[in-house]
Amino acid sequence: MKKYTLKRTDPEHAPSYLIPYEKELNENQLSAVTFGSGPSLVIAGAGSGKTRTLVYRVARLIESGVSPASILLLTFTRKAARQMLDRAAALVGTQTEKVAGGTFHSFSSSILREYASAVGFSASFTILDRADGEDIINLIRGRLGLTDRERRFPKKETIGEIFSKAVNRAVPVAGVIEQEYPHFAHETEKLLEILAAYTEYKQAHMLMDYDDLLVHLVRLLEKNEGIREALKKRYRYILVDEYQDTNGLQARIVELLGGGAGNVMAVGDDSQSIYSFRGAHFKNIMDFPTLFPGASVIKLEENYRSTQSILNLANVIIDRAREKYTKILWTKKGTGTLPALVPLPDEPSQSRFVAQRILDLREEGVPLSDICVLFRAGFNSFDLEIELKKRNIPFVKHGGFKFMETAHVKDIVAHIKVLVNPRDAVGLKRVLMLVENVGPRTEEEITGSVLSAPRITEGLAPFAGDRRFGEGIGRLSRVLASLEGRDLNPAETVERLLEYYTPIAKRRYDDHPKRLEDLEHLAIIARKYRSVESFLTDMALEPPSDSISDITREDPDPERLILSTIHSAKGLEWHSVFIIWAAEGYLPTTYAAESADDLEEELRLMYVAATRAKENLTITFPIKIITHRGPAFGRPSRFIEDIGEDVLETWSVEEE
DNA sequence: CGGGACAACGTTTTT
DNA sequence: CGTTGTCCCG
Repeated sequence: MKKYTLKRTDPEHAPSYLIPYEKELNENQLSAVTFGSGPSLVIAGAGSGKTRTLVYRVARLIESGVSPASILLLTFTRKAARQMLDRAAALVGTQTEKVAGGTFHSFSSSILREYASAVGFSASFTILDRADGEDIINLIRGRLGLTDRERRFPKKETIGEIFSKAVNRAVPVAGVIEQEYPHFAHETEKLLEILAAYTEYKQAHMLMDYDDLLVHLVRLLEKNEGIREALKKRYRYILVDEYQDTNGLQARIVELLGGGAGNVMAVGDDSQSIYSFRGAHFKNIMDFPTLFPGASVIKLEENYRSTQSILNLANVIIDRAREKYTKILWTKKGTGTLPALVPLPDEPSQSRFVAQRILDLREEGVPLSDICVLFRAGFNSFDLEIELKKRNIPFVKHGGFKFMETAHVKDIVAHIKVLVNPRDAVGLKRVLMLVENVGPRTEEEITGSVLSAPRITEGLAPFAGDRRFGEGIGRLSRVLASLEGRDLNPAETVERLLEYYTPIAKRRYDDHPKRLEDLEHLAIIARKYRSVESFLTDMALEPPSDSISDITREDPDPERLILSTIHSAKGLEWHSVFIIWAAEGYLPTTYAAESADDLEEELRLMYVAATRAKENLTITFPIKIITHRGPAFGRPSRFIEDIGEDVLETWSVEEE
């Protein structure tokens, strides 16, 4: 092994620079970009050039002689990291490829695979998505005999939620139940029993859910000083984007890696904290200077995105927050047109209005791809989607429905999971239950046999010839044998499994042609990966966001309207933005009605939505709403009610 | 024991 | 509306 020493260069005293930083950045941005060593917090208002600042900082560090591999850029999605590094590459070249970047979860996953044995795992552990975890919880609940209907016991979804909240907020499960689920307080004992069994189950089968990735990384760093020190040396510059949406565990990871003399820069905006359901709290960002004593605070308040009219409305909205850390957005851009509030008779007319306005905007020269429709929840756009199809307006939708969660995709992926991690009992169960004449009982029997055998096919062997299952188990055994224990090529693996799966899909699904077509696309996606392990990790941590056919389409129409949940629109911007369903019960959602904190978060959601617009902002809501209980009168969202006409102009629309 | 048929339920946001 | 759970037949 070759040894060599890295030369450290102090960025403050670095040599001459090729990039004209002073020209490209304002004063505060420049001080963030050229910030020397130690901890720093950048409070960046919406549209204040936060991404630009991070991009230039990465470039500056590299230009100063910092080794790209010693920079860690933690972002909210991996796509965000990729885009920032691409932009940095345009400044300093391809060395940015060596920068470590990604989400906390993807970073944790790679470190944990590197040091798996130190946390009692094998490097090929499987990552469970939400539904997988719930399946295990259900299984355990059944085993503990907690299925009888007489006692009102929480659903598996609720149980999973309780556990996850406890982990992400670093509070005991009993506390979460007491606080938020008092009606289940009498079941606390049983829930703790399930939690213990769930934890044990995951360990025994080499499984980690999303939360475990963070928990195990924290544990690894806390308990192994050697590893912690090695990683601290490896990542000398840590940049954390969207810090307002990190939770206690993530903050702990940053603290462990960058505490002391570390160079940590956290960037975020407390007004845009919208992920409390994931354990994030906007106060985390305010606590940063406490966690990192001596941290310098840099504020970015000049907005480069929106017209002053849009910022005026945004400022009025956020001014209604009970708790806020005042930040008034301003811009040198002109006044622009007033944001509009448009009440419409009902949902179909809301859809027609939005579609019509979009066509008008396109006539005026705004490309479809620079227009976005935002909403609180995925289903809010269903009616609009029908209208858009009717009018042949092409669109993509972000957020809401995930095709990784569709049964057929999960079926194929389960087979691969089993090949990679033969102890993955969740995957195995899914695989076996697909075989004809195998039900819960038989599945358990076969799983027992497989888990105690050295190889899957050996475990299956006793059942392969069993006439009870016809050819089923035999076919499964053969396809697994042809793939087992080999260095698998992801695309080839998917294709071979697809061959095996086709008759199963035909038997189980009436709409199999569509589903099989989806799976062909999955094979195409798989081609991009060198190993099945990285394919699986990506499918779990960064599942493709569009529908499969959108991603792999030969000629993806770049001229497409964007539909998005507000959550998925974080950090993005468009020329014209529509916020639909701005009605009481929708934004804010009824679920938030109970808690003042939750209502505040809904308010911030409205703020995030409004600040996505550069030139045009149109807010709509239907007056007559059909709920499952019958028709009701929609009231405008309290967040945009009683705002002066000089800030938010009400339109009345007449339909011909 | 498996699986089809039928009923009931409840509907946010995401790594 | 589409999923999840229950019942009952083969």
